[in-house]
Amino acid sequence: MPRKKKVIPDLSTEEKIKEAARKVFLKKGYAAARTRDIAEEAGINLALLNYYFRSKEKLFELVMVEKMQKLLGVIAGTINDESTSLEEKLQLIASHYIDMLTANPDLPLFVLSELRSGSEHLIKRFQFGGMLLKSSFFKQLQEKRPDINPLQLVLTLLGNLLFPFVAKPIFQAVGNVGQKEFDAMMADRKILVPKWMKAILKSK
Amino acid sequence: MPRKKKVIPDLSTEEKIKEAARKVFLKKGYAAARTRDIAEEAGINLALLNYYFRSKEKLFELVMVEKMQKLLGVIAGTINDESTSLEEKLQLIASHYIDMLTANPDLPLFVLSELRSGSEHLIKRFQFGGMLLKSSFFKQLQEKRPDINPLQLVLTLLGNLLFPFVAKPIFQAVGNVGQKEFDAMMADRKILVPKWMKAILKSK
DNA sequence: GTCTATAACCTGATAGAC
DNA sequence: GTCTATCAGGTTATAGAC
Repeated sequence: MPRKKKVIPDLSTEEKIKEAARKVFLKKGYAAARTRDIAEEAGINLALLNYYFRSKEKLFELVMVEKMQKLLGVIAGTINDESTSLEEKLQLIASHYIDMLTANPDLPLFVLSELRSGSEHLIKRFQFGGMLLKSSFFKQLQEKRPDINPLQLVLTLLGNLLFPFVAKPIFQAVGNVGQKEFDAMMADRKILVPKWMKAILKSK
Repeated sequence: MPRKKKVIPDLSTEEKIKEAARKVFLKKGYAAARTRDIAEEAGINLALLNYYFRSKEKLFELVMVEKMQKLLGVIAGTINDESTSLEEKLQLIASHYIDMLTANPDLPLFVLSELRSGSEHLIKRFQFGGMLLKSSFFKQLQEKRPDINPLQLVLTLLGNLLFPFVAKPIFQAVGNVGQKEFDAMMADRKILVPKWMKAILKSK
């Protein structure tokens, strides 16, 4: 039985370029990123990038769609589980988001700022247009607090989870918070955010 | 007594360019904005832009600093007022932020995404490095809930207020929310957010 | 101050050798 | 598949006339 040729396998050229594109696009955004940066980061030549992917834009859309799925997938996988209670869902969403964002801290700002200008058409690929509104999560929110617009609660929940990462640079400066302290605070939020959401749901 | 020459006075050329720069930079961001766009928007020639402002970057920094002040000024003006209670501060911050952001919906995403890449040095100009931490607001939070890191509460408060505007495009798509409905929801949040913050502060 | 014309540079993409 | 060399087009910035 032949084992893998390399324990740490070299990535294919195509994958090396994609990986470099992820890094450069996420750091600089589409407009500021140069294909030359990506080629250099991948350790290959500029011409090769256009050989594998037709253009800068094609390569970008690949990365963008992937990152949108990553960002929206966290919630999509949880809100329709009929077997979990509202409180369990809150805990799961918080925990999954914080874990994913701690590993990918600049993901939300990337997706949101690219959606602002130029990539609006990509929103349409994600047919959440009802997927959230008809979810089990939504129904449970409405049942618990029929007096509150569930979208307001969703905004608050996601704001609590995503905003610290969106505002990370300014928050670290203003609050005098180092990297380690930031990560510790985010870990605490896995408990804090669901607890606070429950407090909101109980408030008269 | 001579009255003003024009009831609606023409802006000076310099101010016309600045106004155009605000519009174009906020919509597209620094990298994607072209000086030609700004000149055209201002109704003047490209050369004139460089005559008044030395370069694209100088013009950008002018706009960027102005917008950072606008974004941070809302909270700065409130948190050190010794004459208001914690609950009053929460109401004031919420109300002022929602009003300002409803009038300038793409301000926070602009500032935050430009700070991510390339404008980090501008953070230093704002010596909030203690301004928040030593504020009356902070002390009141600590007094009320000594068991909670006040920074966590600030993150939650600002996330509640700013995040809806940061995520506006995707939220409107996913939630099937039109412009009018969005504005109405934000108006509601002037009441909801302080109420929910109070619920959090009371939770055991 | 304001314009036209152009310089100087940069960027995405391709041609063509290997 | 991968490289070097280069093209074509766009961008910021400036020179110089008015």
